[in-house]
Amino acid sequence: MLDDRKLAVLRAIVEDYVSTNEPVGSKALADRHNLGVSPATIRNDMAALEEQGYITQPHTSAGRVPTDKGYRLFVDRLSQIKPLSSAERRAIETFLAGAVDLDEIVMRTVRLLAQLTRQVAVVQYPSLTRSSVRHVEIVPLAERRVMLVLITNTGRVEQRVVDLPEAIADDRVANLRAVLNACLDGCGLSQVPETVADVPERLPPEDRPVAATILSVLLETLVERHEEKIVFGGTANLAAADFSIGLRDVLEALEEQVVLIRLLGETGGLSELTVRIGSENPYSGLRGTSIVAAGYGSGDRELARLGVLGPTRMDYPVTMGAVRAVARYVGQILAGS
Amino acid sequence: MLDDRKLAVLRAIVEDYVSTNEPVGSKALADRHNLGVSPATIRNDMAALEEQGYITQPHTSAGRVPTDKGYRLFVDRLSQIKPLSSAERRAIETFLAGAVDLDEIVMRTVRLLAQLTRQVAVVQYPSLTRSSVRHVEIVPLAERRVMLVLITNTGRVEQRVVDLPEAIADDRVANLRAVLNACLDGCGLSQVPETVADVPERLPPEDRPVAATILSVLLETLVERHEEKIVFGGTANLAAADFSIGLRDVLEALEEQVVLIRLLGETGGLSELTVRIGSENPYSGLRGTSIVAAGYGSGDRELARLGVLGPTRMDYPVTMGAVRAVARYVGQILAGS
DNA sequence: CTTGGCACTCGGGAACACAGAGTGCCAGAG
DNA sequence: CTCTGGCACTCTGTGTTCCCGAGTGCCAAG
Repeated sequence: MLDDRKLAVLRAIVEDYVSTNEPVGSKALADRHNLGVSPATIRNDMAALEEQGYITQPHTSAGRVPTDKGYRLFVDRLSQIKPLSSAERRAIETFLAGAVDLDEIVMRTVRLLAQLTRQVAVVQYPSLTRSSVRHVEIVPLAERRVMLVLITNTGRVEQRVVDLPEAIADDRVANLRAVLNACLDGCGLSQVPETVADVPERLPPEDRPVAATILSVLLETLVERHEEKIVFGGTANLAAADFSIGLRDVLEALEEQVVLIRLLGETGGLSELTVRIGSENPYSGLRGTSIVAAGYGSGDRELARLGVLGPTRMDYPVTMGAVRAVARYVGQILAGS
Repeated sequence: MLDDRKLAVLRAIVEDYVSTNEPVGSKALADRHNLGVSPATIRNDMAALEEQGYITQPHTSAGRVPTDKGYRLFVDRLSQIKPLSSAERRAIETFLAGAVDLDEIVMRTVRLLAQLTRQVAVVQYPSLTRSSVRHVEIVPLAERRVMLVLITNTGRVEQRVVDLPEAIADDRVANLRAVLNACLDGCGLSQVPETVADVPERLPPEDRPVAATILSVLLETLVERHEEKIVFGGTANLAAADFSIGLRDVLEALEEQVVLIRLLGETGGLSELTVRIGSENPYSGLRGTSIVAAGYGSGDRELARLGVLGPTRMDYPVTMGAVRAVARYVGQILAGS
């Protein structure tokens, strides 16, 4: 149905269109790629490709443009992920290594991705539910008020002020802290609710009401923060790539955390690339945009995802290479800290 | 030089231009505002206003448009800040009250401002240097590794992992923590460097090397984070207000922390409004945009600033009202937490 | 100082023509 | 059966021209 030459034609169309942003015609194709056949032949192939929905023409008499389906075929079968240059790799490494805490790692990752791909970068904070407890701290602030600080193995820190039902002396707080840490240390956050059930019985009865209050806030934190934190940057690149439709829609989508999270998608394997092209993605305001995403994590565990968003007309091989590389490096950095 | 009627004409021009986004002519002015004079008279006034640089015409034969200088006069002398409706006030209050920690307060403030003004909102985190220490926590992570957590009175939490030169037992950590807190509690962050100098002599000699390491990281944190954290949102509103020039430039400026901070400007008084109009602002990429900013803080101390950025052609009275109101509410919320 | 009148200017939209790129199809050659 | 050159056709985008109308500046009279 689609012989090799037709595929070569499709590849050539995608490449040319991506680099010129203009519908590509049979003559131009014959000139710029040596396909060894005449424009007329190419026209026939193009007709076939159009027939099957891989390309389309904006107006009756203009060149062809790849459809979402065409890009899909290109990504799946016609292109190879382009590795980064070693200079780029070094740049990534040194740039990320300079970060001192999680916030900064994430922020730098966003900048890096945006700069590398000249696209909008989206980075999710390491998931709480997939992290585990490194330490729980209870800090007395006032007589009946403490701050609860939760530190995860990925460096995330959540804090919450808790108003207590009664005053509590410092040594009792210390005991509570010790018990809490004994129970929770290393515990996966998703197991916290069950694990925490044991805590009260390990405490002297008089501390139980206070503990109950604190625990309920702790659990609440986990639930509320279940919604993942997500950050983006590089929107200036949107303005450059003259967006066919609704730059406004894109910006709106970016500001909706929920949409963003869905866009990054559910997990593939670790640093497995997900590519969503145009209409494949689940949000109608983003017709005309593609997402290239990957999971990142330390060890073999996927902690969260990151990716970029750009016009469907993007350089997939390069973009995919950059996203994959950054995902890996971020994983390494996280593992090392 | 500028009699009352000329000022009224200028005010009318600004108001009409803001609402229609089209150059406004003498006839339209006479129709829509009852100035009690004929178009011809208005034309004379307009000529005078143009002579003095308050308005200008895009082409020889079109209506007039206010210049930056014209807007400036309007803001300073011709307009009154428009208070929010009580419904809006309530909305602000409930929306902000729902926030559980500083991150969320800031995030919600951004959304609120963006929505209220239909402009890009910019919010600076409460300044570290102007905050004071609420608590310092040292959390043992491994034998020779601790996490240093700094909690400020504004709810900001900074954390840093510290590698120690030697192993240290938990009780020694506890002592160190106690001494540190005794010295620093309530201390303004800018005084920390001096204050901290006393710490080593209050410790047993064997703990001093460890303390030195920890203190140096603490000071380092303060310096590095001296650069303020700043957040923005509502960029979708930029696309709506069809920007005369360079939406791209604006987006770029927004992603430069340094530029943003300069834009918000130095302190006026607390919740004193600063308005920078077009060419008044210090960044050339932002010709055509104005900034309305205010300081916010709890009590009488300005902690940081927030504001919005939009086309010079914005509704200043409404925008100023919204910014001022939000700044006040944020201050209240921070004071209460 | 204000006003009506008047001539003038210029931007922007409509109508139109045209060049050029690209197509589809066909008939002939391998 | 596939490829190729030729040819007629179809558009879009661009440039040109033209004209309307909003708006101005100026002037002379009230």
